[in-house]
Amino acid sequence: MSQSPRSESKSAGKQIQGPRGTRDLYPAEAARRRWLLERWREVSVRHGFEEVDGPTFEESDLYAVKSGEGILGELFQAFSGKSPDEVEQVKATGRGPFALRPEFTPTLARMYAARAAGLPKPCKWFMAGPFFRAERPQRGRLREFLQWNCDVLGLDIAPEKWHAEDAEGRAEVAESKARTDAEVIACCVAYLESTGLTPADVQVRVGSRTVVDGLLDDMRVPGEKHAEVFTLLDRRAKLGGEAFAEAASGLLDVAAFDARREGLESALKAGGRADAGFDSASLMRLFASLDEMGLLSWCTPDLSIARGLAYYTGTVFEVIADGERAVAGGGRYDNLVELFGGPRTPAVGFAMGDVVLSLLLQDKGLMPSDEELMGLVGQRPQVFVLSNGTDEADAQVRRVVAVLRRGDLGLHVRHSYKATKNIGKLLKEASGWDARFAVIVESPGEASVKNLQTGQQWEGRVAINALAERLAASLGK
RNA sequence: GCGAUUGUAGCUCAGUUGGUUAGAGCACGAGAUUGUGGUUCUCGGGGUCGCGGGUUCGAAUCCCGUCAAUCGCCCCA
Repeated sequence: MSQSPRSESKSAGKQIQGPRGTRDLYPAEAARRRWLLERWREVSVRHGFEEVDGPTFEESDLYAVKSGEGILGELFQAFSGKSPDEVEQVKATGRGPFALRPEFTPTLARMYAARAAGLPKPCKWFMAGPFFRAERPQRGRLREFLQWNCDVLGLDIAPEKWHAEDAEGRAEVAESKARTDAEVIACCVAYLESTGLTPADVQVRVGSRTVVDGLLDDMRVPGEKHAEVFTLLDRRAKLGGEAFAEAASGLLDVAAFDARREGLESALKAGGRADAGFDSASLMRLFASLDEMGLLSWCTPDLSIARGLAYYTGTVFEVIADGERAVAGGGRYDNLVELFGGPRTPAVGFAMGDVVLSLLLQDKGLMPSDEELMGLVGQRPQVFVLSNGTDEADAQVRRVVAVLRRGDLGLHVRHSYKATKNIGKLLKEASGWDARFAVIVESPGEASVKNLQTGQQWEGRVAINALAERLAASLGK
């Protein structure tokens, strides 16, 4: 030991914080994450989706193919560092051969394309897991977050009809797409509803790229200007009326556009059974389907929903709540599977992130308390074992704990690590853990049992070799 | 990537124009209490004042840089 322990500990004990935009999950937060994931999973399964997952990092090219321009700049780059070529590439281009996944859809399309022939038609898949974006964190947005994805690949009609060209066949396809879109939206709404949210809290804003394209065509806006108009419409609320009108002048007759847009939106709000005078049939059918499923109160037509992703081809939707960013978003991507070398497969899906969702549930008072969460995810102890303080009973505590934990009944059992023999303190600890029962070891063969919820102690004593069974019965196992 | 605000114990925060050894509540540990619960009391552990540099006899306090968080812009899969 030289005389510089201080400088040694300076480097050795240097505290490193978690990276920007990430979260450390202590028990309460871990319980919250598990609860979210389990609820997502439960709703997905109930709606007939099968769970899948992919790697958390992919080859960068996967995202370059068709994710949209903005995405590349916000990829977390990754490389193995094992090959000199790789290192050179990173130095030269600033891009790694891999990227942490920023979204799931490309992976999904890749996975489906690889095995399309053997998969059910339609194929309903969901997943929930971590995703990464190298963005600047702010309210509702972190660099690592959880996302729930639900997708339907294919349609509910025979695959040979998916790309019919005759009028009758096209109508059949359109009907099928509307049903499938509605099915996906229904799953999303079912989750929202299960958390206690209501249509007054959140709305699914539904639009369609093809319908807006049709409307713009009808108004003789040249095709190459459509993208510009989309962006403008998307930002309309942010820009404000005047700035929007100014930006749109020369591109679009705003008054005429609004008149037709409003006409269509009110027809849709009524259940999609009217004629808008241009090709709005897909949205009409979708809203008719939503109406059939009793979801109309959750949905609002909104032709300004554009979504940033380049791969959306038709229906697009977002779940919007006041004062927060979009809670979820999705849409139809009919040519993405083909792009990854699979058969032409219409598809639709959505994703929901945990960050905005958590904020929203907290805002609305719908997020369970930490204590409730521990219970909801099964972290609440069933039994807390203590001794009556005699040496003889003390020596049995760990054995009793082991017996109760073992075997078919396998109870969740804890005991104190404190030195005290004060029964009051130990019971206090038991209730601190929110345990259901306290078992007080009285002698090597017997114990008393107290129900910590009711405060009632069982009459008489229970033989230790009968404890597991009696406790399990009381716990309803 | 840009701008604004903030950063003191595990948490929430005090800390007076720069002045001895940086405080409280909660939480944690021990006891009061060798047999019965979220109460009370006592004692205790715990802080490189985000980090680094500068000004000064002296810095938690003033200045610069940096990291992080929050809010907004850009962007939004």
